[in-house]
Amino acid sequence: MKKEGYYSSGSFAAKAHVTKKTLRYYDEHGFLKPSFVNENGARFYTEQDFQKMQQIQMLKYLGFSLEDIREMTMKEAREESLVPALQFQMELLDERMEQMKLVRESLRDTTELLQKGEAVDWGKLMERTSVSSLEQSLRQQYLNSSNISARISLHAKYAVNQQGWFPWIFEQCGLASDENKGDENKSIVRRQSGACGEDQQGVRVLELGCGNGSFWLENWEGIPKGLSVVISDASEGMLREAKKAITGRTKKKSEIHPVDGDTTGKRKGDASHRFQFQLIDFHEIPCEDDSFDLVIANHVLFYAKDFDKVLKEIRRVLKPGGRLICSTYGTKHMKEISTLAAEFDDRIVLAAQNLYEIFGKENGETILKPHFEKVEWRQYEDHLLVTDAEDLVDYIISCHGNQNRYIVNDYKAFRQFVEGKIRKGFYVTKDAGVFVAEKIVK
Amino acid sequence: MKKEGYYSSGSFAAKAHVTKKTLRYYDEHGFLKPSFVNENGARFYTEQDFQKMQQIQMLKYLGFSLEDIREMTMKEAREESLVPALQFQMELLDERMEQMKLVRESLRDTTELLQKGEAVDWGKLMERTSVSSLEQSLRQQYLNSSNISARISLHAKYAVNQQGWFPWIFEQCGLASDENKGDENKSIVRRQSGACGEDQQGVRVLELGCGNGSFWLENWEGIPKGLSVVISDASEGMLREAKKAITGRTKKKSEIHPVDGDTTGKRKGDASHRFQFQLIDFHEIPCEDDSFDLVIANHVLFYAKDFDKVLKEIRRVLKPGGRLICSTYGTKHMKEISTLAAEFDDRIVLAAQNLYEIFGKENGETILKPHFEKVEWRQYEDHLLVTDAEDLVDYIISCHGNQNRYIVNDYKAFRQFVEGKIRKGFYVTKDAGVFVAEKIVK
DNA sequence: GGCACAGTTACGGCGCGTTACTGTGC
DNA sequence: TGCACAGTAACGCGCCGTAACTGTGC
Repeated sequence: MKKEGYYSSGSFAAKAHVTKKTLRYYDEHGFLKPSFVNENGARFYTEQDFQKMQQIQMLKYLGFSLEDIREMTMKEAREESLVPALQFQMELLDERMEQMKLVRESLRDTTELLQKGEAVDWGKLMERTSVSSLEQSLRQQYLNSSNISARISLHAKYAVNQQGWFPWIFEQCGLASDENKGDENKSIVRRQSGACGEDQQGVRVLELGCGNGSFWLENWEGIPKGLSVVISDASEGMLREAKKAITGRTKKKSEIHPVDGDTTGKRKGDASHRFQFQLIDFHEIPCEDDSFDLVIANHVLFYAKDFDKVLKEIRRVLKPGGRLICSTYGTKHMKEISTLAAEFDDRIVLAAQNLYEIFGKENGETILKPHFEKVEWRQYEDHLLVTDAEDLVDYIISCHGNQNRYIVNDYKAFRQFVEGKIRKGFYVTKDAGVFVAEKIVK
Repeated sequence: MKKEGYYSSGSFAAKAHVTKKTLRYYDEHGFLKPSFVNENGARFYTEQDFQKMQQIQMLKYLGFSLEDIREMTMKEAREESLVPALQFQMELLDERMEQMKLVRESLRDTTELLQKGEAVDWGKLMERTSVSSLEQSLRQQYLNSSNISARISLHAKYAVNQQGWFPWIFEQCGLASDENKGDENKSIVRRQSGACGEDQQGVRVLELGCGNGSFWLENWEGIPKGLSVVISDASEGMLREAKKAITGRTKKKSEIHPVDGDTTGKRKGDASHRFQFQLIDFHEIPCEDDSFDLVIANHVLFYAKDFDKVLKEIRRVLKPGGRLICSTYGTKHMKEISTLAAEFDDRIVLAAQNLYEIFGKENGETILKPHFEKVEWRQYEDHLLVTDAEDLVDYIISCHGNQNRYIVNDYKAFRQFVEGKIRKGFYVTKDAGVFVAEKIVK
């Protein structure tokens, strides 16, 4: 039961201040495999394993789930890849500390009130500290930063189409102030508000599911002056992040258009406020009828629980002649990558559920047609040519599937497998685009 | 399915940002009962319920378990009773924030190292931030502060014996420097180290399970000068707290005897250090044979998993003629209170497990006899005369039993019940004391 | 007659803790 | 021979989430 230079499970457990059960659990679930297992199944650990264990403990302390941690620690071979992760964790810590400060102050006030015999408004306390959304917010941020970042970088790095996805969508919206290539269909706005030079005074846009606000940030220069935009998301955390990013940009670039920081006071109608941020579940949009020229819904409609309700709501808030621009993707999108992963181990399914089955390129028109007089699909022509295996591996690891369960056992074999496949560049289909749906009232 | 002025479960859930399932769960387990239930079982909530819900959410955010929260919110009639709990929370928050600062700094250093291409020592990082013990420590502190405090206050307020429990035990130890009433048996120390005036130079004491250190704090004035004490606990959190309290006292009273803050460097043997703090599991005491004149174990021996091991260890570290003083209690201890609670509802059992069954007044001698030549029980004569129903109720609520499950349904009825019983003062037996066990080597 | 909303089982899931029982090496 | 330490297999727990199915009232 002994092995030179190795820790037995018991001694390792003691060293790391965990129980043996924990070690077994981590082994079984692939969070931390012992470096050596003898013929009786006894586990033996090394100093390196201990380092990894410490790392896991730290990440756990920071609030990550073990599943997340597996993803984050899988490729610890190259330690410098940890730097962004750590920096991100520092940001998280900062945010939590701010939260805690708020809570602390609130608690102090509360105890004072109590001591004076006054009643406590727990609701206000909650509001002030926005406790309810904290947990979510952290999760969201993590998903956003760590997970999606790998995905976005793959696109950013290897996409062949130089225009870029968000600028292309922006073009489809017909909002660009310098755009007058004569294609009337693309310029909704001009038709609605008449010719008014470069300004688009009074044009109102609603974005559903803003995510981190990238759509606006990436098209920042092209946003026409008079535009009035309501940016929304169903997740409080996401909305906060978008708000932070966009108001940050506003302040940096100019002080001319102060951004309304109040998410509730949207009825003020102050023309100087270009952006409003609002928590909206698109099943019940809290806006007046016929109040928007354009509704943008980037990769979100597949989260609808009741399409009938959602589309009725969108149609309701659109002005006659207004349009819904909703992006999604098709069956062939990134298929090569799923295939690649499944080739390595046929149990791997990269996406838990395929969103395009709910609302995608293939069935989108059928879903939209009952609610809009005119529906049109516009394909974004692009594909990837991936040349670095590592990026591809990162991408695969960051998918929301079961892949890590099977890859974790020998990460290196998987890397080599991917490297072998990638030699002359790996072609990946992009099968995405937007539906443009118009509300025509006769 | 409607009722004026009430929220239905669905709308209430939406208002409070929880799911209906959560509401049902809270109802079933008595954390939050709806104000009204109609004949079909539909739940209806009021504004007051909402206040309580907010309170629960807040407390949950602060890290309390629902069981704890039930205890804390049961008597919300008098909100001021929350003040100590909240203050305690603030302390916890402060501590957490300090922790997080440490973690943050460590993270910063770590990233810097990484960026320089140097290796990271996760172990040191963990050590610096002592992440591993944080959660435990917090729990322990809570138990200590919120729960036991109600228990202690009942004793402190209504005990008839004026001497007090800890001073009495101290007396049994025979350590008091001004004690010379001629009872030789009580003064171990004088027999061991010979007559040496008021000092007890070289006398070494080990306390197992120091808890929050009250034993020493309450006997502060009487601690003889030359005494050398090792204060230990199996819980890191407890030990830290005791250390904090005792070093605080030392600094306040005098700077003459600096306290060793290092829990690991106990082998330094510096005579100027009266108190050493050490993490000790009494199954394996990391001390030399024959090194203590006295071992104190207040209300802890029943936590032994293996009495044989523990008692052998204690005997081993005791000098010949040295003694073990271990306190415990008997079957009749506080029995009237259990009986009272069971009278209200016969399903109530105040203590999950009765510790005196493991090691108590009745079976203690049988357990100790195989290891010590001389074993003697000394009874602490005392009882309580409780006059305020509220204190008694608080005490009962704070017990580690199933009581709250049954009391919560109508807290008021329970209070009235207790009030009725208490009219002329409620007599409560105290059946506690110490075993004095001596190691005699022939 | 439908359907929005209420209810009630019943099972799942994280991250282990906790038996209970079996096997191996000194 | 004992026993310290390894293993596995199975269940439990806190706090719900998520079906699946069944009433009720408008």
